[in-house]
Amino acid sequence: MPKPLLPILDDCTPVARAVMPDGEAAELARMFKAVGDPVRLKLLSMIASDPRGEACVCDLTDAFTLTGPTISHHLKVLRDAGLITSRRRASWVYYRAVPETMERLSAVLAPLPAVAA
Amino acid sequence: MPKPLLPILDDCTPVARAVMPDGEAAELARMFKAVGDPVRLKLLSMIASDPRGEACVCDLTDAFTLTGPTISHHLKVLRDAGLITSRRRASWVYYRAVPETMERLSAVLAPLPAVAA
DNA sequence: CGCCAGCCTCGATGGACATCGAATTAGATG
DNA sequence: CATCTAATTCGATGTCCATCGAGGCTGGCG
Repeated sequence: MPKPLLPILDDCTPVARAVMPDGEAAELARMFKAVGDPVRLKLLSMIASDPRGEACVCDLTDAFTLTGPTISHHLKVLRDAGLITSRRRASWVYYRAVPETMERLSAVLAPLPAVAA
Repeated sequence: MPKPLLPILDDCTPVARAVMPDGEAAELARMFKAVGDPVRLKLLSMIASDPRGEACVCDLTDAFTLTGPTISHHLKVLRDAGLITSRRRASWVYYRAVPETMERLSAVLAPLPAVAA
């Protein structure tokens, strides 16, 4: 049994390649739902594009007209979906993106990669 | 003002590149929400991977233990999000994927494309 | 130790949504 | 035209979820 040529990631078959099994659809749908909210999408964008590689909750909260608990809730949804991780430093909590998860979602929606010879 | 080198598509800046403006976040979140449901994700997968390039509603409905109205509702959500189009032929309605929309969503979650020299 | 700031958890609430049965439209066919 | 099938629309219903205020936990600091 030869090793897969392409990526090492499991379950990143593009939707255009084959019908998605129910289990994978449920798992991926949960991740897509996490980015299917404007607040969470902007949060992810702020975290992923931060030049320091991470963003502080205090900065994130200031960018919205929402209360702390609401931002905290959205961050938890993103974290439970595996899109971000959190880390406490001193009094502040910093969030960073998980590129592997984002790339997996990206690959699912990507067009057929021309079968890479 | 030179024309953009890369894609012709608007608003496909990866989230890792810059903070997403509110308007774009709202528009993209609506599309991600459309694929943020296991039934709709599997529907999109069945449509996009169909060797004929399109799928009939009757075949789609048979693949689920859901009623016709429910499948029809989900197809409408996907269509309103610009992910699929519908076309009537004889008594049947066929759906096909819109690769441009899928690629746009894919690009948003993609890692930084190394600035393509 | 006492206090303050940052962040999270909890419970409540109002709005959004997935699902269904019934009714409706569109096209084929006798 | 009458009728049958395919698909959508409509209205109702139960559930999920975004949001908030109140309160709790954690770590710095006087």
